[in-house]
Amino acid sequence: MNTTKKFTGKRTLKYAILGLLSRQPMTGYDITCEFQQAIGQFWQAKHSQIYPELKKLLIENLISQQIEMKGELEKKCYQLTELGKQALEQWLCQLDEIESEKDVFALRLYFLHAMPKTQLSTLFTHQLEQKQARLAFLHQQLATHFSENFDVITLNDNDFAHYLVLSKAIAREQSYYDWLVRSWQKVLRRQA
Amino acid sequence: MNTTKKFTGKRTLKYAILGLLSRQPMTGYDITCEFQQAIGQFWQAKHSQIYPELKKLLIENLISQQIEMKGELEKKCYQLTELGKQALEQWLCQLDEIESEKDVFALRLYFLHAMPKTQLSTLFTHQLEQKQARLAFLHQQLATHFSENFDVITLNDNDFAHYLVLSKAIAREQSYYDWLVRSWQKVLRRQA
DNA sequence: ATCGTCATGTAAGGCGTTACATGATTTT
DNA sequence: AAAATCATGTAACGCCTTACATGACGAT
Repeated sequence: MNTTKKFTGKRTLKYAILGLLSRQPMTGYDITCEFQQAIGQFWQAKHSQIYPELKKLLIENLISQQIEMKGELEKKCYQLTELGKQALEQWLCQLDEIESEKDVFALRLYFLHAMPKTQLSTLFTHQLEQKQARLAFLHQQLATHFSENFDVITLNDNDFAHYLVLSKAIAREQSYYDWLVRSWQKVLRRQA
Repeated sequence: MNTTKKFTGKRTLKYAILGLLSRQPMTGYDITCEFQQAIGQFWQAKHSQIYPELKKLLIENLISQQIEMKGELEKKCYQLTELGKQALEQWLCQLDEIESEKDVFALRLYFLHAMPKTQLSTLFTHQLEQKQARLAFLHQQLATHFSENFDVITLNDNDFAHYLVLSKAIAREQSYYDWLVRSWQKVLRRQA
């Protein structure tokens, strides 16, 4: 009898959920909302993926459920078990392999030989606008969550982590934006 | 009778393959190799995904097949049809929506409150080494494909596109590396 | 002869999105 | 009263990775 599985995925969503629950007990709905907040800059999931995953985690005994009734409306609040805490900690200690980046704009640009030349301007303009909007949003997030002259070293773990990932998102978008500007200038000089 | 599909994916691989074939006819194996080269910085696919996709593109009449025999070994060489050319051009003109980024290291870092504090050093060191190696590789690519004092505006479309995506990859990795250094310094100051 | 590369495929299973479904509570 | 948000789920389908499979050609 052979019960070994051929391979196992990385199950990143599993650990993202465990990580969120390690901060505080939450419902599936709360978790869904979190993926639209800070953490969403680096991982995303829809509720249709989250609810089944929570059921799996229950079966694996990594989380426990607690049903609250608010009138007729039922809220299923989840929290980490001791086993779940251990699983998370073990995952947090794993070293990352090189990750693969996917960027459809860069892909399109790579095929610019087949692109109608008049289209390049539209593509770049659109991309520049998008990145600008994203940067504005991220800076606003920074302003909302951190006071004018805050001191990084005095922040608690959660705020410090929040600051780190926010500053990473900003660095990423700014670098993208700068490259767009430089590249667009080169395209213009080349077409002149 | 209802034959409409509920939704259709973005089929990015489809267009990546059409884009590659727009440069020159290629085999599935050649395409597989391309995804480990320049284009691989922004899109990847394994041969197990490529061969079935090529069959689909044949059925869609976007590519045509030409079997060459090299002794007993058969090579299936694919090229764009007129329809395929049009499909590619239409895709190249599409505007991108905001893309979602996934970054497991940032995710782990976001949960640093649950991390054994001694582990942070290991994680950062590993990540710094990885990014450094990637940067070295990309700079070497740049040196290999472009001469010391090359002029961007004189490059042909293919080389220009190659330069743009290479410079984007470098900007991305450099920005990541710089953020890692800044963050690691903050972690150290905070723990001191 | 053995090893690496060239060359092509299929199968199984996990991951992720869109759509389908339902109903309560709160805000306007 | 209507609309937005809270709250939970399932179904269908496409995407992607790992593993399974096979065999020829070229170099050492």
